Amino acid sequence: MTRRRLLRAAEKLFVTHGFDAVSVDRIVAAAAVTKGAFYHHFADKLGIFREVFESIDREMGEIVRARALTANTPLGMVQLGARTCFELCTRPRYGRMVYVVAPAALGWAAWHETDTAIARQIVVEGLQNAVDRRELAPASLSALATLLLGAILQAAITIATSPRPKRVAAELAAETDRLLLALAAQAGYRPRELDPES
Amino acid sequence: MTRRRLLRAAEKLFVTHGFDAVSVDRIVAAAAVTKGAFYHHFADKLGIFREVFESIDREMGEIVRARALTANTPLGMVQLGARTCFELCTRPRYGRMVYVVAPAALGWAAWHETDTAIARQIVVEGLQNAVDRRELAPASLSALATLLLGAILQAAITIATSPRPKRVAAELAAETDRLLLALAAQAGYRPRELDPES
DNA sequence: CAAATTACATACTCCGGGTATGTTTTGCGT
DNA sequence: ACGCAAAACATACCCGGAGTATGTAATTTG
Repeated sequence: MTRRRLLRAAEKLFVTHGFDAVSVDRIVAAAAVTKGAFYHHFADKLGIFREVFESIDREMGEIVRARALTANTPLGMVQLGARTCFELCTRPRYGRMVYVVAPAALGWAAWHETDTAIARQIVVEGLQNAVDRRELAPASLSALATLLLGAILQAAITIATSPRPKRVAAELAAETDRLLLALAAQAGYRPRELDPES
Repeated sequence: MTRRRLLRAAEKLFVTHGFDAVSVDRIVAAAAVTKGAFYHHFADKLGIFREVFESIDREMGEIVRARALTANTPLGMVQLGARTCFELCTRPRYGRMVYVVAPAALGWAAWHETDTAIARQIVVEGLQNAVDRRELAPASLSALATLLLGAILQAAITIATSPRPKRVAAELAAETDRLLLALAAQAGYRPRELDPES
């Protein structure tokens, strides 16, 4: 129970104020428990943050993945994944937490390591399928994945920090589609839509 | 003199250890001066960091811009800019400082605000020229710039944090070229090379 | 040369993360 | 039901690092 209360309180505070600006004292005050209780359940401040973040990140990854899997073409999978990610980014709990607060708190390297495990996997999977079906012909799949992931990530951050997230999300989603279409066309694959069925 | 010594010491320490891990005491010790001298010349720890960072960032921007301007085509400008950026990123003073340490220290928003002023300007300029010459036809130039900048940025970070930066830089540069070519082809512009002259 | 401003030095305060050491509650075997 | 061990909490501290208050020495300027 106490643990839950702490996680709840910490999540709310971290999402709205970031990592550094939230002291342990503030968390325990919000949860109406003491410091002793806190350090009984968590090794340190980063410990509770990791738990909060990883939970949200996993949750987000599952939503994105589920939606991406409804696509009928490999590149449609990437498209739908990005779109879903953008939509989720309009909500601070996802966008701000995952793409703004977490990298600052954990450092880019550590953040990338856990987030990569989720996002990059989806992109690489989609790209690999696309290559197999001759919809794509990169020189290096890994390099292309990095570039695409970077584009999507930047879009996500832009959305997460925008005062008008919905509008920005729509624009960036449209341009992402065009980018994917351009890559497909380069390989000689020319659909009118990335995923006609969805 | 004292000021210079502090900046020198701070730069070396920040580049190798990051922001949080370097205390003011450590800086003044390395510079062989006292805390009083430090706070005479700089408002706070972030103050000296900003100065160090902005100097390096400006320097890097000038190098990239100078090289980009030697291109003969608009997209060649973006290509050369990215290439140069990647090359500089293999050196910690640029790659690590600008793309790893600074975002963590300043927060993404503040970092983006200053770095954007340099990098995004170059990209937008190149893209705008490309659009004017019918080499490119994005739905939203701003959105495309965001995506491209994100791709380049992610590449830069990947290079900066890689154990084999040179090799990774080459791969990513090649794939970036292909990406730009794909975008040009989408607009009906089909050069064999992005910039035949360079 | 006197005054004022600049440049530095020393000794603090304060805040926040983390720890040491208690006290209470809970599960459980007999 | 009772004893007891371990988990769950509470209190009082320590310590390191950022920033400040207040001093003294050097340098410029009228």
